[in-house]
Amino acid sequence: MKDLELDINQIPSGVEEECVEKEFGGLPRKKLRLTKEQSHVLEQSFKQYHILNPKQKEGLADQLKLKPRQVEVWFQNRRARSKLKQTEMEYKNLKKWFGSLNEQNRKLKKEVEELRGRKAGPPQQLPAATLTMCPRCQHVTNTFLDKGPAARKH
DNA sequence: GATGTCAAAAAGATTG
DNA sequence: CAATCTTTTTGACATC
Repeated sequence: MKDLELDINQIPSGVEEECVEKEFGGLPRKKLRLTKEQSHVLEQSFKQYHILNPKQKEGLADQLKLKPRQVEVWFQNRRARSKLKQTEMEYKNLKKWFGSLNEQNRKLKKEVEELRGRKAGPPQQLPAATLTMCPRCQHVTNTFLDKGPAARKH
């Protein structure tokens, strides 16, 4: 039950490799698609440096049999798209954070109402919950129960 | 170099 | 199953 592991390249009739370099009249140039290998190498390089110096660019270019310009563009796109995804993630986290803060607020208001109701009744005291959450790591801290010497920071 | 946009190609979803 | 419509991915450029 494990067929189909994504056949590597070459779908119909070898439309891979260098389909560049051939600009006839300079008209119907089709859009090249990088091979698995090429994008893998580029991806690995991107892990190390998001920005290349001319030297590295040149190196990658002829290692991958691409024009330096193509490598340059690839990195530009990669940077932009990577940033976009990161921003989307941050948006989702902030949204989640807001949601939890909102709920905390709801609970606290409910508690206040409850306390107000007892004001004229039996004198009693409840520990008000004081919660804080780090927007980055989503760590929640209760300043009443968790304020021991282990006030670690994150 | 970042950002916005276009368009080709591939991947997915629909329908007959 | 495949022809077709829709969405996503991505190589390339133009602008700033």
